[in-house]
Amino acid sequence: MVTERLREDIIEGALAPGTQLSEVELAKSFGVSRGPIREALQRLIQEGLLRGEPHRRVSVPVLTKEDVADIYLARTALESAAAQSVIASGKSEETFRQLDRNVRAMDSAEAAGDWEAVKRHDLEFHTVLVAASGSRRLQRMFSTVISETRLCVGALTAEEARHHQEGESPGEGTHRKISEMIRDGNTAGALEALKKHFDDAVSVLTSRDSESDAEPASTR
Amino acid sequence: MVTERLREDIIEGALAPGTQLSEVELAKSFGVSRGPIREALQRLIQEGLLRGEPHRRVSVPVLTKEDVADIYLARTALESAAAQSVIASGKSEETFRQLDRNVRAMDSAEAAGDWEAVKRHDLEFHTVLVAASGSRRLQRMFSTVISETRLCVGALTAEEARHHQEGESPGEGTHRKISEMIRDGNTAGALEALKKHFDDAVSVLTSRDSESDAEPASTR
DNA sequence: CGTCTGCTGACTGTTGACATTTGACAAGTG
DNA sequence: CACTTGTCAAATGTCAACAGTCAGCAGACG
Repeated sequence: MVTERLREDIIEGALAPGTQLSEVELAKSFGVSRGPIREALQRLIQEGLLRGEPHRRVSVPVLTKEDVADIYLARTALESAAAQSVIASGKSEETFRQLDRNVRAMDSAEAAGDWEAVKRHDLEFHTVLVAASGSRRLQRMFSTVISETRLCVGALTAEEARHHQEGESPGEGTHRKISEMIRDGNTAGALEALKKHFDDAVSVLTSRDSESDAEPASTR
Repeated sequence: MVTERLREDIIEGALAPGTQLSEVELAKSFGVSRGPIREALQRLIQEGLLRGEPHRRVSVPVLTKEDVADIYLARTALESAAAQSVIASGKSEETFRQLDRNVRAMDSAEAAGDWEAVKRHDLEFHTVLVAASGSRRLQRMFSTVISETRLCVGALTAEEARHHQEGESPGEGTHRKISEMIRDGNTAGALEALKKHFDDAVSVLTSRDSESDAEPASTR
């Protein structure tokens, strides 16, 4: 449970990238001993949400543009495989219904200007897609990489989010296209739509000036 | 370092699938305290090499046929993405040279009947492919799934390995075909060859009678 | 003045011991 | 005889304390 709270703190942006974490400090703030803290840190390091070297304090990673591109490369690999698997195993219809629910939710949230809800249903869409594959390993790998994604988009401003969603309102959104391709069993089309979707996301995320491989911010 | 040794013990098959591990026992056998043991177990659990539930002893997983299929589905996803990335970034030639070195090594090892070496170079081939992608996340995910693969093939007998390699000697091996497709920049062909390669592997591994979802063996 | 050496402080890695929970065995009961 | 219940050993989760290591700094030396 301490792992969960720490993970949320990192993802939500409560801990700025570059921050260095001390085990004793965390232990005090969580009211537990260093043992559970160490376990939580280990897990988060293996999930890629923290970086740690021996005898050095763990730190929240600062994601370079290369990292963002790499994260989305990994997501392309995972979600493409999931889409193929879903279509191949004939679960297109069922999956489409779940996917479409999130597409609609995203549309209405967007109309209402609730960008938090848009992000939430965006994540949910992709999670549903991978879960529909039924592959435990795909899901396991996805859960770690989606955490890193949240680390990227967590800092997105409403303006940037709006820019990303542009042209998605009428019925031409890439999410909608992906779900329809899956419904129709069009594997090649789904893969192409996924790749385009992620390429767009990468260009939005890497277009801003920050996020370069600048030196980490100072601590305390 | 204790993680490494434990990992090897599991992969090499020194610890039979279904075996339940006690922290105190491991601590005694490794000559360290329970702290490092717990950390090692946590890592291996997250790598999928061990299963653990709260307040329950961790155990070496017994892989069902579904697990084997799932592992290879994950590998297909990862290595397909790696191959695409390698071709797209124009590193086909360079990668081919590294790949071909392992193909030749496999051929000669096969001729010599050294199945251990065949397995080693097989693993090395796929590791090189993923490493050539330059994607840290692809490599990270691959390293965990390749461990599970070693867990599968670790128990392979020479006879079964030979059967798997059948028809690979003259120059028609699927490894060779994959590497050549990459050299030629034939993305679709490489993906197809990879898929066929893994499908073959799955049918070999799931054809034997054991490996079903039988109840775990007794402990101690 | 620049560089190197030795020290201080803090933090991590590890240890042994304590509290809590689980699974099983045995006794009791309808 | 089957089922429930009480008890107990063993294993896990947690804690506070000890030893080893690294970053930073003051001072000495060329």
